[in-house]
Amino acid sequence: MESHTDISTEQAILEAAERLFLEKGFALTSTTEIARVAGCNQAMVHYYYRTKEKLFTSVFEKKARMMVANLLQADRPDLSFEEKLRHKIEAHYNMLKENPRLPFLFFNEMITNPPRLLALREIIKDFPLGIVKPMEAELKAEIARGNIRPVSMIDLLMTMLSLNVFLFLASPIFKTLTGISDEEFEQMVERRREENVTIILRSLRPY
Amino acid sequence: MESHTDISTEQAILEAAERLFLEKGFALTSTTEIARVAGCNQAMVHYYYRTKEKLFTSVFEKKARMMVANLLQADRPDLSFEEKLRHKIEAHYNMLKENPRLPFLFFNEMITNPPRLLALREIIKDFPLGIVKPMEAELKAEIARGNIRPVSMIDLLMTMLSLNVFLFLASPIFKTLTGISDEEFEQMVERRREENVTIILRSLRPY
DNA sequence: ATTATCTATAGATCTATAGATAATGC
DNA sequence: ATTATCTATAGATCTATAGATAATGC
Repeated sequence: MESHTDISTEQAILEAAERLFLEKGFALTSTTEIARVAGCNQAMVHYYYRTKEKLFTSVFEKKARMMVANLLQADRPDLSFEEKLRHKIEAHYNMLKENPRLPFLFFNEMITNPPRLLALREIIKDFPLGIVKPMEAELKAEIARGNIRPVSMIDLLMTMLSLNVFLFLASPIFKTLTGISDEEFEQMVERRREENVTIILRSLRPY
Repeated sequence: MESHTDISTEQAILEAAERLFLEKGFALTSTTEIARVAGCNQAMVHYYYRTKEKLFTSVFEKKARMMVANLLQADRPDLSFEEKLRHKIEAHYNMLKENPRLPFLFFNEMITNPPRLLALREIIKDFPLGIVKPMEAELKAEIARGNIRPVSMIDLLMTMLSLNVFLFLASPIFKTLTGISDEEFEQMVERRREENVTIILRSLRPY
């Protein structure tokens, strides 16, 4: 086969795997099914990626890096703390909107397969110093100035993650249980970006 | 075998199943493992519950009913809207604290097995009329009075669920990635109850 | 020669059941 | 007699690999 097609098959397998893993998680996706979606033989999946585990890892780590990169985005130094925070929340939310199944993949796999948590730990190792520490310093300064009520960085982060991530995690359940239409849900997704910013900024106001 | 032991085996299987399903979800729990934990033969699991699916359903629906009952708890009519809301948030949070793996079970299974969503739909069918409608009326009245900024019931509910549920869903990931100790996490769980109430009540203040 | 692809299958699950044996309640 | 328990196994996966065959690049 010409090398064009070679790359294509390898790529097709990766893309099929990404789609299926995001859809159903690791355990419920078989290499047979990945092959079927990729339009090749099941043996080819193992030829290119050796094991299902390795294939999963290449999908997973790519996504993890993308996610961390999003959170690590440098913010404009000319903005106020409040505006920086708004930008972080919105950037995070937008990333989730583009990758709505990502939270499911993370939660499903990391809860059912603890060893994979350790792999992720390696990827996000520069996260605390890259974003948490600098922001924590700014947060403390704002609190000292009386612009913000006393709150820990970890609580602020947890609040942001809760509000932003939960909607996307819950969306299949939410849609089915409420019987909401796709358009209505889309409107809700659009609305919640600003709602989450509002909630967080209001929660920080001094007493 | 005397009937005392009979009940005991049937019960032991149910308890083992509950523990394992909560821990690892449906797909990763085998009837062989359930039998091992219950201290009986694998055939016994099928003798009492016929299929793994039926066994799962009895665990799942019990939990679902418990959860719905918690949310439907009547609130004291003598309290103000704000106080009622505080009570709802805290009661929901306390239920999650007592059943920290419950969100995982729900999300994992409902996302990977959509048909099960329909079973849940039946269980929560009186939920909209039982809690959402009455509370929505009160919410609208408060907004009309100018005590609360304009916000929809669905958004308020989503905010509460996000803040309360996410912490427990994320706890295994959070613990591993931050390296936080069990005691520290326990403190965080204790702290977030009030934090969530504060965030929600502040988010409702009029402009 | 090397790389890509296919067929076929070994070996490891796992669920569900058939059929034998043991215990219990009448 | 009936109910509970066990052993053994059929049948259905599914992953990974061995070995044959076809295509490609030199």
